[in-house]
Amino acid sequence: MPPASPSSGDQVQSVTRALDLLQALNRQKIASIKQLHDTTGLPKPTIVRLLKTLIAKGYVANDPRQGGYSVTSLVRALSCGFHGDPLVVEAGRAWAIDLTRRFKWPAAIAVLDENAMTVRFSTIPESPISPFHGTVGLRLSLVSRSLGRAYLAFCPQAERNILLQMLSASKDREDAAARRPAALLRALQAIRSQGFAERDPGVEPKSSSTLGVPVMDGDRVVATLGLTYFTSAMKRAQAVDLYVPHLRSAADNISRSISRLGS
Amino acid sequence: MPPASPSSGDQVQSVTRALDLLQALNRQKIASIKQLHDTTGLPKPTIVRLLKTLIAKGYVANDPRQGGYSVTSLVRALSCGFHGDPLVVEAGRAWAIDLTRRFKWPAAIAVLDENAMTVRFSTIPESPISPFHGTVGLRLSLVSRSLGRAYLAFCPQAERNILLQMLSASKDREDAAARRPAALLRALQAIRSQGFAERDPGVEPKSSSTLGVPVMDGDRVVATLGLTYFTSAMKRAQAVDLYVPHLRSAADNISRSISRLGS
DNA sequence: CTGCCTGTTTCGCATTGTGAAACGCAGGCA
DNA sequence: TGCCTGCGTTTCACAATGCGAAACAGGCAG
Repeated sequence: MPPASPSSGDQVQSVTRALDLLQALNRQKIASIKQLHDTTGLPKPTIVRLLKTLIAKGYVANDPRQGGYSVTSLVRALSCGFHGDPLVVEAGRAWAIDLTRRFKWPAAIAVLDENAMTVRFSTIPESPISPFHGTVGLRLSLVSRSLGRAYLAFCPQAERNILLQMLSASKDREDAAARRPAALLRALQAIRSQGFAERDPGVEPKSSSTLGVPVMDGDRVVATLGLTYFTSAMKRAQAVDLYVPHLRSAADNISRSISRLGS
Repeated sequence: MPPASPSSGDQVQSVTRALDLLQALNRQKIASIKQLHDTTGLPKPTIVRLLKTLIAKGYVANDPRQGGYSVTSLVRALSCGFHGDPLVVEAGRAWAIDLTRRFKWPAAIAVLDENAMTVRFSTIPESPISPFHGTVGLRLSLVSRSLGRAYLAFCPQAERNILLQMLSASKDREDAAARRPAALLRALQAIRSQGFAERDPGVEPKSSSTLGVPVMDGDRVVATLGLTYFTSAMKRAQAVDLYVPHLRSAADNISRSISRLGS
């Protein structure tokens, strides 16, 4: 009787394992029992039992023509109870517009969607052609883009671990940095201490740069807010000094307007 | 020592319960322990233990300012391993175009997303103004629209139950029919036996109508394919006789092109 | 202060989940 | 053809694991 693993207060073992299985299934899009056994380390009979449960609930299917098991679309349905989202976007819209009015740069608000940040609203100043990929719906890498890194830096550790694990299996070139966790974690630590994110130095083009800050609901990141500026128009240090405080206060305002106990 | 509930082969109790909890949390966007106790019937200490586990894994948060617990955005990440989706849409695109070429009516392919069918591709014949809400991204009610009903009718029962449970909590007027399960289930049974779906008779406007068929991957629905016609241009019976066979064969072709063990 | 209601902790019990081992089956190889 | 290897499945005896009644704690209202 080991005194339980160091940090396992009183959780339910089988549930933890079932969730691990789901995660594993999610990374490998389709997996056999053997593969699951190898990646999770769980004994095969246990895996079978857990899978049976997940299948009975409809979250996993014994995918066609005996290829193996995989996550079903029903798992998607599980996320529709996550709210805050509409509220955040609504409030974010107003403050993004405000930032753009004041500084004449594009601003955007993005939320986590599956394994990337999705832009839910973005502004483009009347000015020239936009350096900002301003399309709503655009998916930004969690590891390389400012809006993604701000999220990763400020989300709870358990979540970060899971996301990184998923991303390291991704083929997306932009997410490749997730495979060098040490460097990435150091970068995230820096972001955390300075309070805002910039894109991964490796990403092109460098003619523009985005500053990203987290939008918190209580102690939880629910979105990230960003402001993009031309690097030719302004030096980095100057931009940071000038814009970051305003970004922070905008993010705070958004937080305030979505807090449930208003007043 | 009850001989276990009638149909529980060998599943893991705690996992089942944990998933029930997630579902409950998903319906009520935010819930206290008491509420969860009332809706799920689980004893409070059990709920606490399960919640602790879910929280440790990051799927649930003790939402801010002590309002209660709720599902986090991380649950969204869990669905990104569900594939088939890109393949289906790709293949669906080709066959939707084909249908439109032949019959000069709009066609569409949709997949489940959270609690509605989302149109992933749709065609609009050059002809007049389209009766079809052809926007990609449009979300169609699972209970009232043809593309939704086709999905509900052919998905596994466990999944149907969960979806209906979620929908009956929805405020969307179109989903209200989910609150009369008896009538709805009868309608779904009919859809199942005839092999295609039509919209809920109550939905306006009636100037056009869509025929929807399921796209299967093995024994699992992965999408639905629809063809919309003007009711003024063609009688229902005639349209059914003429179009349904072609819809079916298009759906079969899509199925074939996504089956993993090609030849 | 008192009563009520909700969340948390405790703790002995047996139900529940566990996993080594044995089995069955299919496909590969000689 | 028969042997073998590798994967999925089933079995079963054991005890660890999860269970939940009951007791406890804290907040809020009257």
